[in-house]
Amino acid sequence: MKPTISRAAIGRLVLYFRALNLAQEKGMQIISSEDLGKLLDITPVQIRKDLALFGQFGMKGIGYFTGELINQIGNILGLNDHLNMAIVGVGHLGGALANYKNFEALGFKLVALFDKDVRVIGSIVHNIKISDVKNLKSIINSRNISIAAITVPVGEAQSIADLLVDAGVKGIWNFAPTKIIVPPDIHLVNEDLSMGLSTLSYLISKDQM
Amino acid sequence: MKPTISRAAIGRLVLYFRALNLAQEKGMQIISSEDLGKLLDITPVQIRKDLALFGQFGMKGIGYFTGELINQIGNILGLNDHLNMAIVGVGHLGGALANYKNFEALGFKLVALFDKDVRVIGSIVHNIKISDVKNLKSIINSRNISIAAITVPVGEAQSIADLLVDAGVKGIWNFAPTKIIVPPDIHLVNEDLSMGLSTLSYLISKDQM
DNA sequence: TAGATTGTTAATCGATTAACAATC
DNA sequence: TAGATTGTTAATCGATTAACAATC
Repeated sequence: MKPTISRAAIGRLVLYFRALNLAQEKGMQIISSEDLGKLLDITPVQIRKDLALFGQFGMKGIGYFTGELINQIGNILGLNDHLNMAIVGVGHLGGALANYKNFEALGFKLVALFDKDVRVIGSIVHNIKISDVKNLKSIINSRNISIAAITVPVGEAQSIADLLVDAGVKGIWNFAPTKIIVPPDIHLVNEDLSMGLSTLSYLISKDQM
Repeated sequence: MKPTISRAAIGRLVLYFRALNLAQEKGMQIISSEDLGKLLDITPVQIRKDLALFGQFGMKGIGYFTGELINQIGNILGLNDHLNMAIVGVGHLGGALANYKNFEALGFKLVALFDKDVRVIGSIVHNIKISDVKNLKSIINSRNISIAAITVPVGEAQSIADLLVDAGVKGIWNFAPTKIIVPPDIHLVNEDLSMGLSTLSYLISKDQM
């Protein structure tokens, strides 16, 4: 019976992937869980346990071959599939995401931008022409898009999610600070920027007591 | 002996705070953990347990007085202190954060923007003039800034963090996808956008197996 | 009073850490 | 072989869920 994988563990795999790429660029062909842990402030046991959830990737007494482990983690995370993504809502946040370099480094490919505002439809952001949200379904299909980020105001988030689901996306990355409902076979990740900021506020105010 | 509070619990308090404000706007003066849970897809027990970490805020047999609970959670999270914040690095992401409306709704006040690029220093974003990062320390002090967001490239994040710590900020909100090191009395929250996206990728690729 | 709902104690579940055998 | 390091089993820790007494 295979153990269920927590989102926390998946999040750490992303950290490993990034650190391993840096290590490889520096010429490290072999890396131990000890070394990797030092780069990330994560215990070596935690790292080995996380990897063990998916298989045996290391050499006892030696460590991990950097390039091979990068490839393995890339496979686990699906990064080697180079999924196509879209952004719906090209306001400040959507525009910033469109220009975010780090996604490309992970293998994602931004291939569509949508908005409903006629003043921005047709303009080019990061080499991509902004499309009318009315054409969402046909473009999601023709460009084979499996992931969409929602960066529209709270009031519009659910209806955009419905459109995306109907168009056939597999995963929704929701930046609107509101609960959205999707069918059980559609994956949803909520990115709530207010949480991190409020956590800081809490920690600071606690100090002063 | 008071129990230690997890970041997950703090994150949920933010959700409660937001949902309660919406409920209040709709005229609900009293709300039960059952009702609140339905709004957020969180079990009523989880909600009561989270609140119980900080005190007794409800009325048995009745529920919670919406306005009072908003105030109590605001106090716990320090939102009622209306902390001043700064953003260092006014690129795409920093600029988007500067324009992000939801922070104000939580009580935070953006009072400074910093960059090192002479081409943007002096220009106005969201009514705030961008300052030279060279003047960071004096401005952090004069404007009583306790929280700073780091939205600079990976290679500059640590040196900016050092500057901020030296200037006396209490909390750092790091968007650069790299480990930064701060003294133990400075609070650090890492906001790693790649994690959410990679989690979606993982979930989708897992389906296809 | 009866019904509703909180707050708390106990039970369960899941994730992290410790210990160590396997082996390069 | 001796030293190093992985992968796994057992122990611990923490968070969530269940059960229920308290009380409005």
